[in-house]
Amino acid sequence: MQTVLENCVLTVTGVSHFDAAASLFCGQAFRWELLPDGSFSGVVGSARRTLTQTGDTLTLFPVAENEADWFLHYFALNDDYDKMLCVLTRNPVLRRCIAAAPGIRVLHQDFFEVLLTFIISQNNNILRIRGIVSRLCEGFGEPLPDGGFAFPRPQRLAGLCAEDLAFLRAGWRADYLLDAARRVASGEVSEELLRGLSLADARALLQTIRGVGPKVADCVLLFGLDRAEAFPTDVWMRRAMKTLFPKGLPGYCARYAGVAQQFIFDYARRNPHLFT
DNA sequence: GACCAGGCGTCTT
DNA sequence: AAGACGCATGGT
Repeated sequence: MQTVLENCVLTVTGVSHFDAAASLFCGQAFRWELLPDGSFSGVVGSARRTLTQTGDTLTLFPVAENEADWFLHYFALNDDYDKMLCVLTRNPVLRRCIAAAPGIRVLHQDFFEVLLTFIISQNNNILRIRGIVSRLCEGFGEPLPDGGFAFPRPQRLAGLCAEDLAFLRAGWRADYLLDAARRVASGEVSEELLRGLSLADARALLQTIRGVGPKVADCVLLFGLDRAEAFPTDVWMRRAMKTLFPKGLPGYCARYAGVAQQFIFDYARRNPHLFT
């Protein structure tokens, strides 16, 4: 893999095990969209970026001088999927799941954004999640030069009340969003704190936030804190696990449990008839 | 209308 | 510890 940053265009060649559409739309991120020309547009950090994938080459624009490494990390391009997939495909069932949903990488997104978007995701569907997230950003995010909006900062949301969030049409989740914002704004819960804790302790701390249970906590750990060993379950996952792995995941998969989960989940979503 | 959507808090046993 | 239920909203 080779990377070049020139004229604010980051070009990465020799990329493998990465399918942009699969990774951006499989339900881990909610702010990317497909453009008519086949490229992808999404707000990451403080700017709207355009991602293009052609063959084994990715281009991303705009990228500042000091952002190149950061984006390799965001798209999980530094993670060794050769090795990870080698381990995971030792299991024949998991191998089938990976073959059915190739190219998914678990992105490394912003902690607070993941926390809020997955609170919104509870008992909800992806289309509506995207709508609520979009309104949240338009309502409280910093406007960007290109017309987009940054994801709101916790401090911006912490002082609001439920009525202020009514336009989101997020239902009962509005109260949960406010509690999450306040707890992060106050420093009671922080990325630094969570990174220093064991998986179990980090889970417990996250679950002290109202509206954060086992599922949301593990999603935050996996998608927002690089904890690949977190294993976020949900209705589809429980169904899929029961059918595919009645005795649980093989032990050697535990290290990449969260990554395995993405493949199993996508497999289950693509083959619903197998799990009804 | 009924039922569901990548749950969680609360109230029962 | 485990199960039932409601929660707000929008789509089939």
